[in-house]
Amino acid sequence: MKKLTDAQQEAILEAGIAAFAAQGYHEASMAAIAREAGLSVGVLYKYYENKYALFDACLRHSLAALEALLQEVTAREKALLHYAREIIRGLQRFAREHGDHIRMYHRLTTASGDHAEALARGIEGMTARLYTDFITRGQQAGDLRGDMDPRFFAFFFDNLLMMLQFSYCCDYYRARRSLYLGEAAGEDSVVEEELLKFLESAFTFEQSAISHREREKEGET
Amino acid sequence: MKKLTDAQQEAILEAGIAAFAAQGYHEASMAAIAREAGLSVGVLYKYYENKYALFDACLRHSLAALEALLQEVTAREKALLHYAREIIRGLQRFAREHGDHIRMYHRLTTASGDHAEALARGIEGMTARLYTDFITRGQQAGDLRGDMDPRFFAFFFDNLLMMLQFSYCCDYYRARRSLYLGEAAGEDSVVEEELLKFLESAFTFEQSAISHREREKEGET
Amino acid sequence: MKKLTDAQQEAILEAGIAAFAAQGYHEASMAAIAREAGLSVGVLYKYYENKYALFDACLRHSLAALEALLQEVTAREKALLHYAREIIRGLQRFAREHGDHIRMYHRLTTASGDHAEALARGIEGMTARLYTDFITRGQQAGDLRGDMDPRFFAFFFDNLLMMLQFSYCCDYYRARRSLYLGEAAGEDSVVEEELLKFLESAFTFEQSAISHREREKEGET
Amino acid sequence: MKKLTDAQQEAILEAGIAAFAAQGYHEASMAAIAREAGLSVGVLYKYYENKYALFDACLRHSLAALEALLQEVTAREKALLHYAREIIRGLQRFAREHGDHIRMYHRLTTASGDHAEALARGIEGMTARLYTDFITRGQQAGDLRGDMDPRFFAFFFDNLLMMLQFSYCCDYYRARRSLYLGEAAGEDSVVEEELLKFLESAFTFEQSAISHREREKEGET
DNA sequence: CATGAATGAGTGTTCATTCAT
DNA sequence: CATGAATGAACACTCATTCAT
Repeated sequence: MKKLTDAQQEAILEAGIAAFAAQGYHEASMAAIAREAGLSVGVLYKYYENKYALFDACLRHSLAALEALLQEVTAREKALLHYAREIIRGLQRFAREHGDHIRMYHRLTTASGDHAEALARGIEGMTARLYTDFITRGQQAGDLRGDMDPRFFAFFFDNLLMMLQFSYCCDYYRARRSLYLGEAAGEDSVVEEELLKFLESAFTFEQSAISHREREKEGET
Repeated sequence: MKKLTDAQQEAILEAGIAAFAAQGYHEASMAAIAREAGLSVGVLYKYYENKYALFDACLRHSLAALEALLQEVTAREKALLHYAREIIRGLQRFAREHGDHIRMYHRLTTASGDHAEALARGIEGMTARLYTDFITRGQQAGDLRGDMDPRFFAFFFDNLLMMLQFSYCCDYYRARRSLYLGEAAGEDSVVEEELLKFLESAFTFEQSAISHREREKEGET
Repeated sequence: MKKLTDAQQEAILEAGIAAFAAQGYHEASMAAIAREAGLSVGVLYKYYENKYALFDACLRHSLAALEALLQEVTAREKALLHYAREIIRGLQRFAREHGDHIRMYHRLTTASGDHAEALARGIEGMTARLYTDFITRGQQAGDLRGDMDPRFFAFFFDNLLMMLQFSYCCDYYRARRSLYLGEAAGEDSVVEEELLKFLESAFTFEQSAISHREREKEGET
Repeated sequence: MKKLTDAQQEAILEAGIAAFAAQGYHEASMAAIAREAGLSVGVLYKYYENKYALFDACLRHSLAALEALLQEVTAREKALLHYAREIIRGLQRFAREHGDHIRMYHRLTTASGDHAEALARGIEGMTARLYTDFITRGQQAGDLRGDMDPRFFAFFFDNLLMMLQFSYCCDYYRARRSLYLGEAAGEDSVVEEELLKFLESAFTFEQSAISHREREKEGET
């Protein structure tokens, strides 16, 4: 018997991603993953030391595609709205095509300890830098309001995007979204439009005298 | 052997919440929960028919406190910024005091199927109505921009608040937050300030002529 | 609170007999017996050291009635057929009225070791002596064939009677009886008649002139 | 770790039969069965879905041998006494060699509900037909008395044989037998002889005019 | 003295991991 | 080198027994 073909290796990873996404780490069964991949359990242990090593490999496998998408958009777009729109669309497409991957990322957010930090760094380090830099440049160019901390706004931006993706792929978030949006929840373009509206004004707000004064009063509370 | 005191019953629920939060439903062990609560396994089954019934009770127990908090703020505050500020502060405090509860909610977001829908409805139905109504009233009073769908903005608002809470309690989100915010991540008041800045402009933006035109061009793409 | 009344003590024993009969020793639950008797578990342990002691008491309680019945018939009847008929009728009635008791005896037959021997001695010692003596007397009087060992015939006699009782009370034996007898299984008097026929003269009865003629008539039916 | 050999599979079944026979279904432990068979618990669940499936397999396994024995004798012997003698001997041998099987059958007789009926049908359906047909043929050939219902006599015949087997294998019945038979209990050939005597012509072998007359009087009671 | 809640050992069952083929 | 059967630790859950009230 020969070495596993690339297709078979891919099959293991996709079967793993699907299983980890659907059942979670503990409840996913090595036997089921092997069966789904059309292989035996033994071979999983030939390629991966244990269940966790397979999980890790599934994650890395998945991240590659996502990084490519984001890097590409970042390199291409310069204006915030165009950028945001492209990111939103890209993630919407990714979520539709690779729901299992998003669901697996979501499972990862339940990690804890040092492990969680390593995962976060691996998965979000890139986007954190990407978004923060993008916003900083926008501020320097005078396109974005200057009174905001770019790191915070990058954070809020990513928060909204993560929730968006989850709301496409994870049953809980999907239900939550329907709860908020009703039948409007189904239309990608409407979501895109409203989110852009929300982001645009958040990012480019010109403080009016009135709200400024109000805010100062607030601070005293 | 006397009947369980209220404190012991509370201990079971808190031990359960801690366990479900830390290990997730399946990996949490009834024996460990009993041990943590300083009781025997048997007593868990006297009070709860099975593991799921205990889980359910933990969730309901937790939701009560959270609902009280949100209802109270909603009844008290009328102006968006005051409201948002109080909600943020309330959730920050809740998260600091009841991290396990937030972590448990977070675990729940991995539910799937009909179960997920029921959970979402139970947990978020209230906030969805609360926030949407609040925003609608703000629009009618002319305090908030009228060109937004209140449901979407309530959704984005809650998205930001959920992520905020997770970023206080869940290791992964905490790490992710540090990644974005650096040392600024630690200061509750800074987070509050920046988030309010983000929200205020998002909610009350007066479209500039330029960005308006740009948006129309975007729409054609 | 006062001592248990006689009625309550009886209730415990009858509840125990019903439970042990229906579920067997291990599967019968002390809690269920207590509930059935309208008492608490604790009181069971006040009166009986442990589950087995209760079981033992149930058995002794039950045996008393059965012994009375058999002793009475033995004292009353002298002729084998009259005797057998009365025993059969008595046991049929006992089985109808105290099914639980018969079922409990039946459970006892699964005992093993020294325990089994003690039980058998306690339950069947009396009948063994009764039947053997009766048959011996019958032989001495010349009413019964002399070429048989009275002990064996008493044994076979009791075997048939035990099976008869089980076939009234135990589901398995009841089903088995229907399997053999079809709708005829239901009629007590038919069973009585056929069993007496069998006992009086088994398979190869030496036909008297009369019975021979009877047989020919039978054959035509 | 190779596949279980036939010997190991047999070992599981025999260990199961021994355990179910000795402790009963509920009290028998899967772990103990596995240990007795020299295997792990897991393998039991590879071969049998659950405890009941193993029990069922044990029963079927056991029934096969018994059926073979009875069918063979039935095909071979034509005269009742030869037939009965061979059946008795066959069952004596079977009981000596496979005591656990007999003990397991005996446990089955404690089943209740629909389950009991299914079991009885499965275990005794064959013998019921075998014996009834045999007796019917004997009657038609004029070898057996015609005034008896073949179903009843088959039933009584089987009752005696069941009790015989139990008296070889089940402690309770063994003790009971000693109680009746004393030291004569040990001799298979004596038992065989006496049982045949009983069967061939029971209590009142030579029907006296008196007993005949008595019976007629009895009928009036 | 009766109560019934608490205890915790023991059971059936699952599944990651190993290893003979 | 792939296979998949065997392993056995771990878990949810039950119930005889105890003991504070």
